[in-house]
Amino acid sequence: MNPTATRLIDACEQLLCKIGSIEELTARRVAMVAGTTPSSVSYHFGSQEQLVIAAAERVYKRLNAERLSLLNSAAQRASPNPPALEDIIAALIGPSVRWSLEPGSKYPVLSHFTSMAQRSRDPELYRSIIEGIEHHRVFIPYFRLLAPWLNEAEIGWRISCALGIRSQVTRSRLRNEVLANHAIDFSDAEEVIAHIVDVVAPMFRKAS
Amino acid sequence: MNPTATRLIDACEQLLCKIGSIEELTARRVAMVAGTTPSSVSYHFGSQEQLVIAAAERVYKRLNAERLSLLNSAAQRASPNPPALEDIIAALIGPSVRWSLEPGSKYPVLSHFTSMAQRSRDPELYRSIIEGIEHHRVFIPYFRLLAPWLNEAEIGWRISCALGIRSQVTRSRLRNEVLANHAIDFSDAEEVIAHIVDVVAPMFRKAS
DNA sequence: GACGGTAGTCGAACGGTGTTCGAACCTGTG
DNA sequence: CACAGGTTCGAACACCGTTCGACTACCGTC
Repeated sequence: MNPTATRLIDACEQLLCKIGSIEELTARRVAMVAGTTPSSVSYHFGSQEQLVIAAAERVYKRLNAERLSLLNSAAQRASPNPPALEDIIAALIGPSVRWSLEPGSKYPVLSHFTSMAQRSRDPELYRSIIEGIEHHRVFIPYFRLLAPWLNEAEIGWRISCALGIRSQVTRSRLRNEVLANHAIDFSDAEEVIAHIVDVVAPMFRKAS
Repeated sequence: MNPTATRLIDACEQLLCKIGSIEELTARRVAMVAGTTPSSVSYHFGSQEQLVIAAAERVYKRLNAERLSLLNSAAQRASPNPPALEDIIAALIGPSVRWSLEPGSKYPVLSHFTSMAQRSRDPELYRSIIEGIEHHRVFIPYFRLLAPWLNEAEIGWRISCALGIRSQVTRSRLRNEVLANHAIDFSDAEEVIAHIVDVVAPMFRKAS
């Protein structure tokens, strides 16, 4: 990859972590940090939006790698039995929660990215990322082992729900705190993960 | 309220429903539709952002009214017993889901609003709406009647989770469809609501 | 070794944005 | 009538993302 393009992605990632609002990310600032000019953003990526997508893609890969590593180590720990339901859920939503609270992490790249995706003029740009990068489907067989009475679609739907809860936590912390009466410490990643596991696990248990 | 201000809110609401992306909402377009000039936006509301907040506030009130009405009629139907768990959940998340799929509804105002809130420069502007307008707390006593083994914070946390799932449905339909193997018809409001009730209800049932 | 094409870089310019500001206006009150 | 206040408007400002043409550096080919 062209060194200037790489430097632009680096600068974009760095800037996305520092700023409070995506509005503060401008092509001129990114170019300045990367030591080049705003026109090179359009030249290398087509648009500023696609530069952010490229930056987010890189971060997504690391996040998914962490998810897979957690899943695999849980599987190895439990072998030859299937991994515990709680561990699978924690592998699925844990990294996002942990990253979103870790001060130096690259999570802001992802949260700014998703908020940009929502207001995009052409959602087609994001199709590949949504369908490809977030390959949550890896989790489906593990869940099926523990809940064989659910078909693949029902498992997928529950994974979607778990991710929705995860998003709610990483996105609207204030509302969560108010609703939970400030009885949950939403700055403690492990506590939050445990609470999510608490509500998600029953979705995969047999109705009594 | 000043007639020009009212016309601006009307125009803003109307425009938010028509456009595909919030980027297409400009002070000049709003002013044009309202038959005035862009500077009156700043004059009456302080900023374009606050105009959108005012428009969203009006729509939120209607949505919450519908929620309450559903809740009350469920309570009346079941009286003197407490309303069914499924009905409470449907009253909580049903209106959002239904509005988000209804063609002529005002739901786009809310979805554009939340996507704007996430990228805002100063989140303080939204504090009052998040804490006040969405008074989901009304639902807490009803849930407590059916799940007395959960304390108020645990109920609130589960309400948050239900809302997170709701958001996931109204926001990222494509991802849901892919994950659910296209086996769920996400354009059928009643089907979607039933599926949400399916996964949320177990959160309020006693662990077996 | 000279040459032509190509990729990369840059600065200027364009059309657009939200907001500010001062001048005009209109209305109701003393 | 005079004056004060709230309201409206258009011009101007600073900034935005993107486009475009000129200039440079390189690299394979005659």
